Amino acid sequence: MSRLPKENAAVPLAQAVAPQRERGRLRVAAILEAAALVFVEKGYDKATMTEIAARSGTAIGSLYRFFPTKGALADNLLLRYAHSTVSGLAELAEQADRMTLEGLAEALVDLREDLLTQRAVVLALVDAREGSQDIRQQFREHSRAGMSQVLQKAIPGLPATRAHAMAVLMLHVLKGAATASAEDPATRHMVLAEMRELLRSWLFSARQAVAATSA
Amino acid sequence: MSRLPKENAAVPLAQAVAPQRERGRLRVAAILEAAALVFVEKGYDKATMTEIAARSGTAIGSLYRFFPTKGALADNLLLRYAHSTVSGLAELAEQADRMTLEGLAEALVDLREDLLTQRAVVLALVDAREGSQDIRQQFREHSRAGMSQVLQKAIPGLPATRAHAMAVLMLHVLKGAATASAEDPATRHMVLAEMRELLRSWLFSARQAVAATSA
Amino acid sequence: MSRLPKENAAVPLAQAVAPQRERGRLRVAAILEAAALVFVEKGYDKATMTEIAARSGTAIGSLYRFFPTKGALADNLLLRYAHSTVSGLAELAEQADRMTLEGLAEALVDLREDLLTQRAVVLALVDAREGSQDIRQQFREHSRAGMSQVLQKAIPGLPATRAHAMAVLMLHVLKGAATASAEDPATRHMVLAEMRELLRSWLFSARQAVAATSA
Amino acid sequence: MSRLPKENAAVPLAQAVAPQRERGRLRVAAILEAAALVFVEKGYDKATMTEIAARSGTAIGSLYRFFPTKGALADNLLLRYAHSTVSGLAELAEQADRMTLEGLAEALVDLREDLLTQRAVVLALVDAREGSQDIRQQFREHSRAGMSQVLQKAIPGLPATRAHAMAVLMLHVLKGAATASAEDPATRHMVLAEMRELLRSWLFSARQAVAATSA
DNA sequence: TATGAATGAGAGTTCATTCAT
DNA sequence: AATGAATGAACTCTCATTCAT
Repeated sequence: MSRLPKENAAVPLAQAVAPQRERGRLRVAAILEAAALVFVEKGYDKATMTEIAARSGTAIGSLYRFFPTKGALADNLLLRYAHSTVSGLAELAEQADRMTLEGLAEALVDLREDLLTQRAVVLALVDAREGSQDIRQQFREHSRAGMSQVLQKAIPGLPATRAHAMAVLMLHVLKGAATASAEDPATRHMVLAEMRELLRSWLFSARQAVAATSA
Repeated sequence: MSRLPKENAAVPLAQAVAPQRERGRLRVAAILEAAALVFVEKGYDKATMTEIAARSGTAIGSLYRFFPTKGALADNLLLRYAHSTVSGLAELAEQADRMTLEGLAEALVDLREDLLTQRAVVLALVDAREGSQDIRQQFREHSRAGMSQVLQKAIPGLPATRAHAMAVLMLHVLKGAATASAEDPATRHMVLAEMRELLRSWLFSARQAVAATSA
Repeated sequence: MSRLPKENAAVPLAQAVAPQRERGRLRVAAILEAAALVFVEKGYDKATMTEIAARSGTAIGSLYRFFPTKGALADNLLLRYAHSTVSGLAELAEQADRMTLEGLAEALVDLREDLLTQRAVVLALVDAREGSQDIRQQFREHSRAGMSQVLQKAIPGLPATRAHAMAVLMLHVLKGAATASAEDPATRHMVLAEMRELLRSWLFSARQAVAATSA
Repeated sequence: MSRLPKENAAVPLAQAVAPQRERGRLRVAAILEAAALVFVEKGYDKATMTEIAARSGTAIGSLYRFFPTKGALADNLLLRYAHSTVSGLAELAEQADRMTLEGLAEALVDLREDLLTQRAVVLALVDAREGSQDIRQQFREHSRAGMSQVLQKAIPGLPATRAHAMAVLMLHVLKGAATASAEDPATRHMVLAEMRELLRSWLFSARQAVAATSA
């Protein structure tokens, strides 16, 4: 039988079997951990299912029991990150109206730092062409929506369209926080400081623009 | 300002034979053009030497005569982009002290737009782990040096260390201009406008900081 | 009547490369021969591309250069058989009006015996679900059309619809000639004799029915 | 006439555990039913034990308790069919001396039609090379013996050797009745009618030959 | 006893690279 | 020098079968 990979189609989490026993749950966790490492080290295409299986102490057949394709495994990883990103943003949105813009700039950079390990795997996966395009689309949209919320809370009166454009760009800028981790510690520290400054000045400028318009 | 090597001969790693005759030069150009297209369409890993050969009307054996490995071909492409990026930045540096910061923000975004086609191939290649790490390292360093120059010219008195940190972050932000091209036209337009605003407020803030320090 | 392609070159199948050099043509011949043996011995599903490659002294990659999938290889084999079957039937149709029915019965059984080696591979392939359904469909239709021609020539006045039904059944009966080759020699000889007798009496009966109708 | 073993216990090869309790017998029946469906739909090689287990509502481990290998499951199915075929032929043999040859031709075609569902699974299994060769051998021999009986009853004086040759060929011809079911209804109807005519003329011809010899 | 998670050999297929012509 | 046929290691994925629970 020919071996072309299947498509995940509509299933949000193409998952062969949801593990029902404790043992299975541990195995899935081990697989995801190993997969994240391998995807980060090698990149999506160069990562092999064989290595992921070996590193997680799983037989290749068992790996495929839980994740029917390489793309499904990547999707799953992405989805998990998406969840924590989106809830992180939601939390931030709740507090945003009580924060200074300096505090918000700080919090945004920190948010990314918190998610750094997972972020690295996302960088390795978001641009891969395999797996479900839907998952990546969803991930992007949820992140943008969450970030828009934060911005509109932090800058009352900010028009939705501008909030959206800012969110798109903001998410891109914050990606730099993950990228920065590849730098030497001194550079990294300075870049992160610079990022806070960038965000601060940008947010202030946006607030002034809103104030000028409403006056 | 240090320069990138003009000729491949100067690059110490797996490197293409420099074609001596006109015919060879045309062939190399055709290969590079095809390779750029294929790398962009498929990504580095999924791109095949066979397809690059076919699309450039070259026999696979001839392709390997000019570029001994796939990685070397990618390196070469990266090097060419690096060259045009660096010279673009050098040009900008010359004019930077006569520009307003608004003008500079505009010019930076435009610079990236000019290089967009080539930029796309860079995006496809910089994260690929194949080929020479040195080439990527060089590419990054030269870009950063060039950008630092621009910033120090535009903001007299800007300390070198901060210029470097800003350059690192600036280059990352500008990458968003290429990424934005994947968005729908309306979003893309707004994001680019937002990017100009971001750069403007950031540059002004940096200038004020310099002024405050020197006062 | 539409014709089967005469030459493999014209075959509309997924074929990676039509070999242009003598060496390539020999290799293709070796592959087809080995493939026929393996398909016959193991059946389509159990036959492996690896074994076909090994038995034909071909590297697996080279095998795939000529036949891009296992199904394509099977299709090609089927098509070659189809060609010889159809031309065998066409020849017979030309002579059928000058033959006695006994002679025709004999000739039909012999036709199958002539094609026996190839026939065996057809038996292994026609029922396989892989490969192009179209090829098998074509093969069946062309065989039936050819056999109908023979019958209408041999029994003038035979209605087309009955000729078709007889052709379908006739082809099935003749398949027994190939199946019979698996028997021990004594049985095989008797079965083939019996087959001639069956065909003779059936053809006579059909001729009488035609005569009775036209009277 | 020799009989096929009634119980699996008598079969000397890899064989299922004979379930002792009612519950087990139901389970085995469910498995065999599901297996027949899957073998027919997918073919022997493509059928999976997992799917058979799932469709019969059996755990894969339990399936293997009753049938130790896939081949054993197939053998068992074949054996059951053999049993009903042989008893059908035995019944026919009892009545054969009181039937006209037309009636017999009709009855033979009908016999196959009656067994059609089971026949389909036989077609899927007899050519599979897995499982016990002995089982298939037995199946063939019992069928041939039964058919010989029928023919010798229907045509008194028919020599045993010719009866055997006719039986072999007859069984092959009748296989066409199952194959015909894949055709469109109109074709199928005509092919079956033709098959009756073929059998009729063949049987008559055989009877005449016997009469001529004995005279 | 019954279950289904686990196993791993092996299948089809790809493609960077080599080398005979 | 130019060509493209040849190579084979490595990859994704399947499934008959086993065995711990």
